[in-house]
Amino acid sequence: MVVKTRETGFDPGVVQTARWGRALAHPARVTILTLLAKRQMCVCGEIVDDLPLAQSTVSQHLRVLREEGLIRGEVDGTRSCYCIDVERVRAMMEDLNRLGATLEREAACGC
Amino acid sequence: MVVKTRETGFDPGVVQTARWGRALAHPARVTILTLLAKRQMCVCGEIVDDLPLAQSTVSQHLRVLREEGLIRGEVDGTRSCYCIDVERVRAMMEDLNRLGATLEREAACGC
DNA sequence: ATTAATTATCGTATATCGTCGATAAACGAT
DNA sequence: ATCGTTTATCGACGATATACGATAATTAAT
Repeated sequence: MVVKTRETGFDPGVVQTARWGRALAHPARVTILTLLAKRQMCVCGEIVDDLPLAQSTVSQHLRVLREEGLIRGEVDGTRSCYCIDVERVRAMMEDLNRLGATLEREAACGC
Repeated sequence: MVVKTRETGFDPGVVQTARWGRALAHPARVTILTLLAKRQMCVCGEIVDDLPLAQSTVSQHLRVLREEGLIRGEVDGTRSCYCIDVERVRAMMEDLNRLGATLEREAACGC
C-alpha cells in the first residue's frame, strides 16, 4: 500500500504534506506522539491509560500513526511496545518547514 | 467562536496543534496556501482555475483556511482577494516546530 | 433596467473519520 | 489445558469532511 496512487490531480509533494497534516489532525495522535517522546518507549496499555478514549480507539490512532511511519511498534510477549521513528519525524518536520518557509517568504500582500 | 471549548479531555495546546494539522490535512488547502505565497495575492477565480475542483468546493477549502486564520479575504468589487496571514503562519510553524523538537529530542528507544 | 461575472452559501450525496463494544489472537502463568 | 492479560481487528453507528450543482447576493458593464 506504500504508494497509494489515486490520481487526484495534486502535486505529490503537496499530497505528502497533507498526509503529515492528517496524521497530526487529531488531539489523540498528537498526545500519543508527545507521550512516546516523554518516556522513550511505551506499552500500548500505558497510552490507553493516559487518554480519555477506549482501548480500541487508541489502537486505531496508533494504526494511523504507524501507517504514516511516525511510530514503530514491536510485539513483546503479549504487549506492544511503540516508539517514535525519529527519521520519519525529521522528514515530516523538513516538509512542514519547507512549506512554512514558502508561506512566510512572500509577505507583501496587495489586498 | 474563537474559543471552542468542547471539553474533550485533551490539553489545549495539543488541541491547537491538531487544528493546524487539520488545516493542512487536504492537498487542496496546501496547494491554495502555496499559490497565495507564489503570487502575493490571489483572486478566488484564479485559485479555482489552478485546482481540479469545482468553484464551490474551493470556496469551502478557503473557508476552512480562513477559520483557522491562515488566510484573510477582502472583497474587491465582485471579486474576493485572499492573502496569507503571515503572523498566523508563523504561529503555526512555531507550534509545529515545538512539537517536532519534542519528538526528536528523546531519540533513544528501548524497543 | 438588464445582463454578465464572480463568489459565498445551501442542499444534498457520498466518503471518510472517530468511537465504542465485542471478539479474536497471542502469550504468560497456573 | 485453562485462564487471565493485552492488543488488534471487526462491525456498527453517528459525526465530519468532501464534493458538486443550484441558487442568491453583489457588483460591473451595457
